[in-house]
Amino acid sequence: MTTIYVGNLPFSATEDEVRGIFERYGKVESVKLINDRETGRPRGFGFVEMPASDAQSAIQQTNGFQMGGRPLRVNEAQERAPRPKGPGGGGGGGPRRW
DNA sequence: GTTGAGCGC
Repeated sequence: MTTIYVGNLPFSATEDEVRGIFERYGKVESVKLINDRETGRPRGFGFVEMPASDAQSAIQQTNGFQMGGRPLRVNEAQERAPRPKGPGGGGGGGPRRW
C-alpha cells in the first residue's frame, strides 16, 4: 500500500469527494483530509492510501485534476512517522511536476 | 460570511 499526498484542495472539499475521485483509478484504502489541529480550519490538503499498482496510476491521473475549480496536486507522500535513526528523503522534496 | 502554503497524531 502506498500513501499519496493530495494538495491544492478546495476548502470545501470532503474526504468522500476525494475518495470518489481516486476510486475511479484504483482501490482506495483510506482517505484523510488534514485540517488545522489548533484552529480547525482546513489546510486544503490530505492523504490517500492505495495499493502501489493503483497508486502510481492514480497519481498520474489525478494530478492536475480540477476539483472545485482548483487543479489537484498529487504526489507520493512522505513517511509520517520520523525514524529515530535519521530523517527520510526523496518524494516531496523533488522538483515540481507540472 | 475571510484564506492558499504545500506532508497527517
